[in-house]
Amino acid sequence: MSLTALRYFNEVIRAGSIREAADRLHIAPSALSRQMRNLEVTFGLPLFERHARGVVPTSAGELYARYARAALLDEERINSEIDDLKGLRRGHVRICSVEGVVANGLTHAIATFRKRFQGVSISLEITGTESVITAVRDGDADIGVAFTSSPEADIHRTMRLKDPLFAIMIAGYPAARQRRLSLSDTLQYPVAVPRKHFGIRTLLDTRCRTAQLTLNPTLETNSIEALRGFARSGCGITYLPRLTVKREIEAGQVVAVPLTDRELQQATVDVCVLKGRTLPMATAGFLNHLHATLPTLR
DNA sequence: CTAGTCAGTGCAACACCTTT
DNA sequence: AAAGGTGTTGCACTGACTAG
Repeated sequence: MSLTALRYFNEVIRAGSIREAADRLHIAPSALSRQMRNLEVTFGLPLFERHARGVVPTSAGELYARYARAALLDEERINSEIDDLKGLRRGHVRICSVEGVVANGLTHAIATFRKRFQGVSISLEITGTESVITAVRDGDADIGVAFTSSPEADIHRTMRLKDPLFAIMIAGYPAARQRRLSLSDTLQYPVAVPRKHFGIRTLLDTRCRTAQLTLNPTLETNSIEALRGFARSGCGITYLPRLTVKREIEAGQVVAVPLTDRELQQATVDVCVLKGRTLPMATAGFLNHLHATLPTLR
């Protein structure tokens, strides 16, 4: 089984369409179709169900997809280790993270790591918690940094840091006089929240359900920066971990009032990788660095 | 070096299905 | 019914490899 066939197969699974996968691979659909047919002949059973709007993996296809992903990740690791043997100290680390951890956490970790290992390049993708987990699972990211992620069978949490949610607002805001606030208290004011599929939003929604509260946000956004801006401008209250607004607090632009709701106090920042995967040296090195750096930034 | 073989690919055309 | 999107098939081409 050639690595090319594995790559092709992997791309078809990801695209859910032979034509779309062929586009991404810059080959003709006919070539890809034949490669997939050859794989099926080799295995002696179909790997896809063909439909008018694409292909869906059969159970054999899903099984093979797991193998293909693992094999391709292994290939990457081996390439990286060979680079190390050559003494090149090269490598590439792909990180997928929630936005809140980036400004005051990840960028510092990346900068200090790059000072020591200049041959290692890093790519950073910003998205919501659910997409972070998906990226790690699909092999699109080596390391995921999520906010209060749910346990997943194929995801290994390498570090979990407590990072409670606070009510964030300007110092002169009426609610800022309180030493502590419940979520219910804050809902008397205009609030800004992240969109669904963000870890913070999931926590807020869960708390609203258990406390039978109704969330009517003034602003709903997929940008943590927009939430910070909402609080900074005195428009109302938003909910973020302290680390996310560390600089604004230190500059006196906003205050962080502790929230009394237990669910919101138990929020965490999670660093995760694909379970059972042997990480390339550059990735393992950055992961260790991240474990050492993140807790010191709080 | 040459000729043959083979795997992989692209183009054009086709059938099938969904959407308008 | 027409248009558009899908996967598949036949044919031809290319490049790598091998035997003579």
